[in-house]
Amino acid sequence: MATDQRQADPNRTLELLWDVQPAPTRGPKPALSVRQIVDAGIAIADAEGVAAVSMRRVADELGYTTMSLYRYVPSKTDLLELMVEHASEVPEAPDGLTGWREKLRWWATRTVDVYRHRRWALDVPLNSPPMGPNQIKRMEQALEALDETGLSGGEMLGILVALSGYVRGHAQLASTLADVEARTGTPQAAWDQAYGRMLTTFVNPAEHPTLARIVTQDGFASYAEPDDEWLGDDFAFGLELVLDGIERYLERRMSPE
Amino acid sequence: MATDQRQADPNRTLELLWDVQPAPTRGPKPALSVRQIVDAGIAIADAEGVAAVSMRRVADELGYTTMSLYRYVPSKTDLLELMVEHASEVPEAPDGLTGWREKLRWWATRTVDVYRHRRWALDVPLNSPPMGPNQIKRMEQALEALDETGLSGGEMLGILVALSGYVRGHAQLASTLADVEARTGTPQAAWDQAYGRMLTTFVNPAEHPTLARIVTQDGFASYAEPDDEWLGDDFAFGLELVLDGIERYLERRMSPE
DNA sequence: CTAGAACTGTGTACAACATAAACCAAGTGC
DNA sequence: GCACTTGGTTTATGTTGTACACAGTTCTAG
Repeated sequence: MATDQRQADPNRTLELLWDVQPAPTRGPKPALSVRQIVDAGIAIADAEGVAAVSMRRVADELGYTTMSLYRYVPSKTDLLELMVEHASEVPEAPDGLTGWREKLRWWATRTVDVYRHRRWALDVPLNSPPMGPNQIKRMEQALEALDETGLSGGEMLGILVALSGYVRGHAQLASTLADVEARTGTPQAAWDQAYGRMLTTFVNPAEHPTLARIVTQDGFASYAEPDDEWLGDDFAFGLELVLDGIERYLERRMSPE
Repeated sequence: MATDQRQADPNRTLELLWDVQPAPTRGPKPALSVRQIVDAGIAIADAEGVAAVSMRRVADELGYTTMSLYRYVPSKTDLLELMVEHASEVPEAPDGLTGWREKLRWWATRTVDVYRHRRWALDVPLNSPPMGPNQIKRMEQALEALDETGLSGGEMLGILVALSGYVRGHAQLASTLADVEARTGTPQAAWDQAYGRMLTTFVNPAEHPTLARIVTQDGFASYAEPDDEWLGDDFAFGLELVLDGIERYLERRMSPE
């Protein structure tokens, strides 16, 4: 990647994310647009992962030279950020949801759905705080869900960070387990076999009593061979844990001292 | 990075992680060792982040040629995985801990401590399931903490994944917020200013009522300018939420129908 | 004891990468 | 129409991971 990026310009990045370009009047008409470039990048990432997205590749896809992209986007880092922003469109919350818990469940599930459909989004290195319209809208939705609880802004943000953390972290772990083959170029079967051999070879009851017991009881099977649901049930399981935790916090907080 | 890695060899990676080399008898004595190489890589990452770790750089640090490293390590991907494994040493659990909750709290805090001291570990792309001795030992510790609850192996694993997800996700968000400057090369102040301007410009009460209210109430301050504690309090807050969730799950699970 | 096999470190080479700089043509405002 | 701004291209630079061939070293089989 050569030098990557010497310096970032937050203001320029924000302009791009929120699509408020100064709209130049002078020079020749632009043949491309930021949107086209971002969409091309997304298409490549959807098909072949984010590693396949290079400036050259995007430009080729559009039929222009590599350097032409730099007239629209300051750096590859910004392009990736724009891709994530555009890829994670936020659906409007349906009307039927009642109560913070139902709303947050919906929110978390929608959020993890983005990662499910655009797994590459998790591979884009996170360099700056969430700044794009969709990211902000997503925050707003979660906060709206919590609004009815009467908590302070700080408390609501704390809960949001905790929940986001869970969602992102779980998605990342799940994605890693599910996509070993795509990530390493080595067949899933080879990984499974190696992993199994590792477990039986190194996980002896002396040093790892609990793990060893679980392994022999075969409770590990569903993790060693993740199903097509991308650990969907597992995500829901953990989500309810977190929601339960929030509920208990509310009970304690609201109950008379 | 040219081609990065065409194919990974899980078995070779496992051999390296668990340090079970076939120990060759024939050729010249090796002047280097895997351990030295990994340590050199860790030193660089500690000082300048994982982006500064290149094969050339590591070799230079050791006084050898780039290609000599490939006699010890099959690829840079493996080197990074070894670095993470070695960097995340697992302390023995202290004796004083009583009850699963206290143990899990200790566990989660120790785990996030690793990320706190080696922030680069979060930047290493996660390509394979946890396989190294330290990763496994960490799993074992968490499972041991849960052992007393009498849950099934599957349930314990579900809880482990949820908790790990929270820990990793939160650490990643916190690290992003705390290290913008190091990551982008742009001063923290410039980011704060840009972010603040974004909030006031685009977050209008019409579209983002809740967020707008919180921003004007200044509940955002602590997030816009993360303190030295690396959102420590915030991590603890979310952790208790998750632990509460687990507790409630246990109560429900164990109570007579 | 000697021939070859196994192994180490090095040098060279290559393809891919992000991006800087100079350039010309296209369009606008004065 | 002239200066200035802008868009797309060309060319060039420095870095990256790693394939490959080679020369020297150490052990082992005969």
